[in-house]
Amino acid sequence: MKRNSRLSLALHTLGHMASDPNRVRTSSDIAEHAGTNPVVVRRVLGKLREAGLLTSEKGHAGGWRLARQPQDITLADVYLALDERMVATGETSEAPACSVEHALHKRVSTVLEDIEASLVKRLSETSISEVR
Amino acid sequence: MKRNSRLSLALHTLGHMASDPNRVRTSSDIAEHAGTNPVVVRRVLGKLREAGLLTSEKGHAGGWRLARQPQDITLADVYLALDERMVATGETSEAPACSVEHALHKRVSTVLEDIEASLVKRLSETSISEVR
DNA sequence: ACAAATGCAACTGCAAAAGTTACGAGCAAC
DNA sequence: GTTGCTCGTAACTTTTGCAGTTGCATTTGT
Repeated sequence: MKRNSRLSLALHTLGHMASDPNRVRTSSDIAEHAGTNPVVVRRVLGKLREAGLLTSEKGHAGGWRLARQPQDITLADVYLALDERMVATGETSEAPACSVEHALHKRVSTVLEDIEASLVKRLSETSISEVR
Repeated sequence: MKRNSRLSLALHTLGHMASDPNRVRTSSDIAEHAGTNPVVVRRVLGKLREAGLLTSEKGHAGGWRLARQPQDITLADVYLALDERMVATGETSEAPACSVEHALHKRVSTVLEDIEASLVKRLSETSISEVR
């Protein structure tokens, strides 16, 4: 698959679900449509379930369903649910040690956090019911 | 090393160079300070040279030097020189095939391009002489 | 009971990036 | 002009993250 594959898969799947919210879909169906694998689908959609965007049911007639109305799920909800920030400050967790590095990190982090926030804001302006 | 390592290495190095522009530095010196390897340093700084931010000289007293005044080199110059966009649309190059995927990609790409542009704009407001 | 589905853990395979080694070419000092 | 230090570059190895895969327990409807 390509880069940003989890986000692509998640958005793509929810886009389809938005156009027919009552239909229950299995991981296999979704995987086949997306050209991937049921386990990968469950991993990604599992994150969305944790975030309250989807529900899943085990057993014979089980599968995945939207947990809310399509117009109440935004692209930002999906993006945040996967918590893989595109604009990330690297999150060093290493002591800067060097003063130049410290100043740099501070300055760059500020910019990146602003950018990240505006990305989320932009994504929150579109719901998954608007992307078909 | 950590993630975004090339950009970190580049900015860190240029930050130091900005505070003493006349000093010539070797790849080994830089690598030692940054906790990495001379070849990696040359690979990264080579990109900056191609972009006209640095000059290098071979031979006995050779090494790296800023090609311009520190206040004329912005964080955006460095970011763009490495052409590794943080906010990337995935650049699928695959035919979308599915209409939902197509609509999604179009919408998301627009947002990401805007965000990328505003990131560059923000980075261009700070020069490497301001980060120490 | 059985079939169909998720949940989850463990493993493999692959690709991108860092790291490493090696060697050629240029330049200064002696 | 020989020597020593530097960049430039290619080739290889190592590391790492993620998709993909397999296997099995659990749940649920028929």
